[in-house]
Amino acid sequence: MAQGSTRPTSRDVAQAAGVSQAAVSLVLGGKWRGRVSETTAERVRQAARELGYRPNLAARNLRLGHTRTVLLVVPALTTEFFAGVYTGAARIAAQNGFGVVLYPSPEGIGPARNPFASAQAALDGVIASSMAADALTAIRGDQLPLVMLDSDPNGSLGAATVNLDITDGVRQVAEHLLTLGHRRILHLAADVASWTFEVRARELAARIGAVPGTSLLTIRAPISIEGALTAAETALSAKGPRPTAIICDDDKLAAGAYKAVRRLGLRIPDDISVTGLDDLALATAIDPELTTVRLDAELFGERGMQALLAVLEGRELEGGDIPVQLVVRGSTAPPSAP
Amino acid sequence: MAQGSTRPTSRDVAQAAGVSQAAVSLVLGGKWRGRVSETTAERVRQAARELGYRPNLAARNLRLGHTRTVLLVVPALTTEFFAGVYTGAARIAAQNGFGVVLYPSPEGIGPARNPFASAQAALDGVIASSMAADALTAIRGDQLPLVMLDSDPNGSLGAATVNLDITDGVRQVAEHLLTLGHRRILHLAADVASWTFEVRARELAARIGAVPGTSLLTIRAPISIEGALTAAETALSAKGPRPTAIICDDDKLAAGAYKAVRRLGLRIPDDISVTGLDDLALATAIDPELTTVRLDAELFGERGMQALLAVLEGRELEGGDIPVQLVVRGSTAPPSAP
DNA sequence: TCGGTCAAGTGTTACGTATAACGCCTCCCG
DNA sequence: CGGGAGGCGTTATACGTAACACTTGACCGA
Repeated sequence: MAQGSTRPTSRDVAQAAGVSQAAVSLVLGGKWRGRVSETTAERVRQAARELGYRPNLAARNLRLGHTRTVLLVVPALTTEFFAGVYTGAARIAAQNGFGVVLYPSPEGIGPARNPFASAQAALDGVIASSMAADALTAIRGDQLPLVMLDSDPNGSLGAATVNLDITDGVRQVAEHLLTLGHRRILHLAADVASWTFEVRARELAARIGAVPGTSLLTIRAPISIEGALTAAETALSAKGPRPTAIICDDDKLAAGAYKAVRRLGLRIPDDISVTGLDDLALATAIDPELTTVRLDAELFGERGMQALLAVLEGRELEGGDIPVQLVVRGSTAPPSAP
Repeated sequence: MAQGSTRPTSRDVAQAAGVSQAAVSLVLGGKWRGRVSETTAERVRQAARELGYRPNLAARNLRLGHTRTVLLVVPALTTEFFAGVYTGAARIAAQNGFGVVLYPSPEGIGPARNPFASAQAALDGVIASSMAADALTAIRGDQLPLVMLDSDPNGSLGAATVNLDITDGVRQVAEHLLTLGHRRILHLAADVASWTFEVRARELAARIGAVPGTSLLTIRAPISIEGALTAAETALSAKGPRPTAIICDDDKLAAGAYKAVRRLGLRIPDDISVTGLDDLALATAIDPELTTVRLDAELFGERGMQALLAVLEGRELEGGDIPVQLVVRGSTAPPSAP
């Protein structure tokens, strides 16, 4: 905790102030009304300040039986999306006297089997995003209060869930493209087994399939610019009528699609329309700016933390899905005449 | 810690295995060689498994006097750079049985005055990046072992520092552009008071200024695509001879510069060359791909954590600056004839 | 036979905090 | 003038763990 020379304890403060350790705890804990006089209280605070006293969290946690610390499990930090989720969660946490410890789940960090292996902190609860089922049961086995982000409400082993309304976002994208007149559509899907991506595919099939005369081709790519580039290039080079629009599972894939389109000597949106999903900074950095679905990552994190607080306090409060909004920019236009 | 029904303690395990609590601690702590027989040890492990025992970290921390948890203070998570730093630090930490708690320093998270206010975890040390001096003294006041990232080695109040060799990166950029023949250069600088940005400006002035017949104009912009766009657009629209190259303090600013150049009807690199610094995913997403300086964020985080471990163990080990590498892509070319 | 060594444990304590339970003094009211 | 009621504290205890000091019995060499 401290180094060499030990840190002052509440007992040291007590001695300096000429009171008992209990009085120090009372005063510094803010529960001294009617128990300790104001003058004594001030003397204690003064002594604490002079000694540079900071309470030993480990001791407090042990005594209290909780830590006011929660774990946030995210798949990766390679886009700013989960950084936003963290920020939102941490903000609400801080407002309620909680801290948030981050655990990026995939390979790269030690024995990734179980988040708790490398999260040293003692925890009061867990917010987990996009977990595989086995990792999920591992967490559940720990009996900690759990909130799942963007997960199947029915398949989450009874954990509380907080979801973005991805279904509605995908619906907006589909309607937008259909209204523009697109009929041959390529779905550039994330090659990740996760509920949130399954939802995209399902809704897309439903919406596009409902319109007579449409075709929907789905290809999968790892979530990276390079991966999307090669996948999209192959799909677009195939013989047969070329799709007039590409719907991407997220903005990063869309950036890859941009490069594929450009490499084939085509132009966006004149020859092909492209859409994304996330609305990262990337979406406005590329040219033309990307038509995409804005997800409010921070709000997502806030709602996740609020849900966990509700669980911790025994409340059963539950809001609906978080609304998302299509943002139309320059990457979509009516298809050129055939 | 746990919820309602209390979690099993080492004493429960002891009772189930028919041994003393001390024996459980010995066995599970891995220090039972020659103290407990193998058969008994196995019985203890079995009991622990059946009860689902996990040690109470708060109690352990209290007993041991340390937490094997460190705090990583970063300015923001809006780019993947500091995500990389975190990942690297967390990897080395995990390998040494440590955990890392993240604290994004600026506004947005509760009472941001002091990192410890919202980082609930009890800490063994701190790795801090780009701190203002006042926050730094606040941390130092806590007497915790401290490592500074990308900070003035002389101004860090005696804390250990780990730095990227930004000076060399900027030198490479300058040499590259000068060799291509550029003489009128615009420096799009980050509007942030931080040592790492001061270094950029200083080195640039030295390198460009050393060549006769060159001009260097510096303008400042907040680190965002929008901010860079307006700043660059203003600078490029000014009367007088237009710069033939823009050196940006980081990739995000470069993305803004791209938009400004394009908005003025100019082309990259034909009319104007642009360089960045960071080599984010963004650098290859934009068109043309950005000539920039690759910073190895994960290595940076690893070295930071290694330095902190050294401090914690009393070693005084210290490597040199971390090398960086210019990556030449399509955004730079010789200036067109005047 | 006997002191000594070693394996295989057990009993006890301390870490620093928060709080329940208790004590004392003074003041006020019947 | 007696006693109940605050006001102002203190004493004692427990949280779960790790580690130190100690005990017990078995074995062994001289």
